[in-house]
Amino acid sequence: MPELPEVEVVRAGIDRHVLGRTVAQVDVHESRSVRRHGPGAEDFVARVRGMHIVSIERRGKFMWLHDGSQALVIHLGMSGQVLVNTGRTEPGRHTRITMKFLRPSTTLSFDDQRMFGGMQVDQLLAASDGRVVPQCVAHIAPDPFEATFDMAAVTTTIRRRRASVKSLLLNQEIVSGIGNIYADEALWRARVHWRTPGDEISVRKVRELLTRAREVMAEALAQGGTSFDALYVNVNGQSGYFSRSLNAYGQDGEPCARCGSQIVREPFANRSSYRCPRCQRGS
DNA sequence: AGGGCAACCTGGGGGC
DNA sequence: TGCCCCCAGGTTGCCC
Repeated sequence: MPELPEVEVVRAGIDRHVLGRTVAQVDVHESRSVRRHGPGAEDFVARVRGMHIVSIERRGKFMWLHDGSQALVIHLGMSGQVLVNTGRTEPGRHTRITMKFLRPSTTLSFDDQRMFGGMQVDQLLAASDGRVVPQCVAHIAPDPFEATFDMAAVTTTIRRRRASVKSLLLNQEIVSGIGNIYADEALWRARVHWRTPGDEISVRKVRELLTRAREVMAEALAQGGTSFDALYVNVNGQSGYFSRSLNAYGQDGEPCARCGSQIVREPFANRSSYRCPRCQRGS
């Protein structure tokens, strides 16, 4: 469940089940899922066991459980899930890490087919915007829902760059939380061609793009996120409903909801971009 | 400095 | 049936 709305659905689910509780047991079934934890899997387990969770926070697609002095950072990558009380007696095929809480008994299961995601324990420090975040998240820019999100500064940054506006929207060091789906949806709503260089877009249009990105992610969050299959689910294993509201992403061959032209799919950085060839011209 | 691209992974689907 | 190629909601690091 990888973009901001899907990660927020998971964050809220974890919050509901483990806020204020203490980790009783941790098991790492696949050490590659903690490869970003420098000191290794044993150290990871030793640090997480006994953690008392005082908050569960998020910036962009990163989330972390906070105990007042250190953070357990979770990134879902392309295929990560956090499931609460699966009822399984044995780890599932893609279960990489499990965490147990007692009285009442609660199990968090981290499942991740492709293993681009993972966990690490990290120290907390003040990021450039003043917010206290894990060290490994310090380079990630505020997302559009944060109080420190600076629309004017982000607009200036985008308009100084020569790269395609889509790669800039996906650059988590400029604005975080936006991925391939919501970049295409924001571009469709703002009627901008994904390949337009950042420095060729007006201030007004860049601001509209960022506003649309925030808007579409808020709508998706209200629908429980976007799920195309069982890979993207909330902590109870349920899918979100926003896929039925998509206007561009994955809609190649379908009529544009605005003008009726067929949405096209175009190669972009080893993946795909979708746009309306009529509404989103330019470049 | 900034932009492009391969690498990291597994598995599902389509074509032959 | 099987195999091979393509595709997938992300991030990082290396090369130019």
